[in-house]
Amino acid sequence: MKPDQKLPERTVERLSQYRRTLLRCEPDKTHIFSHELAELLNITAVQVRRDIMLMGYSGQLRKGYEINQLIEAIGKTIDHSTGKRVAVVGVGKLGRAIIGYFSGQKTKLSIVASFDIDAEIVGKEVSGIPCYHLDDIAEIIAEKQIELAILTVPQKDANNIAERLANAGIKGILNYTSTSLRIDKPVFLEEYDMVTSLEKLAYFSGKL
Amino acid sequence: MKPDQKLPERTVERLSQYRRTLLRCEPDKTHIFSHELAELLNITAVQVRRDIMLMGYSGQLRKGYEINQLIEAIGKTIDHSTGKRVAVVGVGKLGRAIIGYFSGQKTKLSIVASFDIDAEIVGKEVSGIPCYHLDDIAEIIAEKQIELAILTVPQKDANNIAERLANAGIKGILNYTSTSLRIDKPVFLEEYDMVTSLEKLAYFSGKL
DNA sequence: CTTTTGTTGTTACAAAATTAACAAATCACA
DNA sequence: TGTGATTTGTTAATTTTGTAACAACAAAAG
Repeated sequence: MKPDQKLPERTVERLSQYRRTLLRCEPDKTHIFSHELAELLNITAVQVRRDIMLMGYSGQLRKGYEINQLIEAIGKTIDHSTGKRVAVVGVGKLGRAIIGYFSGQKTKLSIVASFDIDAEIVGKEVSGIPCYHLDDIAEIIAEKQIELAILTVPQKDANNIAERLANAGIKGILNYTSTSLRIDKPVFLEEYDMVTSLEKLAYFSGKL
Repeated sequence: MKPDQKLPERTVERLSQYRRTLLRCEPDKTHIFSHELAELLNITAVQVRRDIMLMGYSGQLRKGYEINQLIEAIGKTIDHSTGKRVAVVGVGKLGRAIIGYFSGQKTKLSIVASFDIDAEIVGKEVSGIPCYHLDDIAEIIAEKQIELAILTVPQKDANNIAERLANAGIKGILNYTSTSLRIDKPVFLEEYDMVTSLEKLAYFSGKL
């Protein structure tokens, strides 16, 4: 494990996928070859081996990778040792769907709070996660030591709220609103827009 | 416009974002500079100019790009002339959220049908979109000339249903389940997994 | 009219990501 | 023991993506 050295973005993404795929393997299967894992993910065996190499882990020649060890190695590489806490900001349809989706996932990341301004929701729980008022956001984030946020608020409020998150000490924001955030503080941003994905799909499916 | 020549993936993604951003500009603003658009999207002016160049469109020296023309040029480049029809397959929480989200978006792509097996939903409408039984999928896709699908079914059914979609003539699938699809037919696949995004966020926000 | 400033379009360069190539090692088996 | 078949780990080559540099030109200023 090469410690405090940044892995390429794509490699980190794939490592996460490898782990998820490995966790789903039959329990009596103990080893896996690079080409098997590759096939499950529609990529090449070389890429699998290279990613695993970058992480500093080694398999066994002609036996492949020991699945449980590999899962553990990925965890040591991409997870923070203590796990990280996440907030969902904006409990509309999408926010709720995300909270529900995560509750079924096995990961070191845990959603521990949600925020909204709708009196109908504030004070209640959504899929077991408490919902607080947006006004208390700084306080709750500090108290619960939340480091990451998933942003699913209406587009017009997005940047404003993102800045409040940054000021409250949030280190990374996964932005599902369709505006690009601009924040002066050093926050890692990951933006995703469904419309863009679908338009891309339309373009390339036409060229295929 | 260089016609049947494929643009780079990233360029297509950004063109989609440019358009969305342009559509949101003040109506009295007629022109925009590359550096303005760049700033709105957190990227560089060079990249904006280069993307627009690849598309074959030209702005005016010292005046920037005429906003409406640019929007139109992007449409000519990335949209299919007639627009394309989309189905949402799997009307759980996420499927519903997506249908709702799209109904507010201005795009050439329109969601015209959804599919599920739950008798509670089949036959009804979700945000104005009719929901059909999965068994009728081939028929409805042909009838409504649907080309794209958004897949939000339970993970275990994903690949199975994806193959049915491919057989029914679907040309592109946007896959929100956490399995990689493997299909032998020539279908353009775009996969997205929230857990991966969040794990990536956790990793890089820690290194920042 | 001339100079300065600002902006585009494009080519050349750099960085990131993927793919290919292959040596080294292990196992199976004659 | 030796040969062939596999599979890993790593370096090298290629492709894709992003950045920088700069000529060309329009507008503004003097």
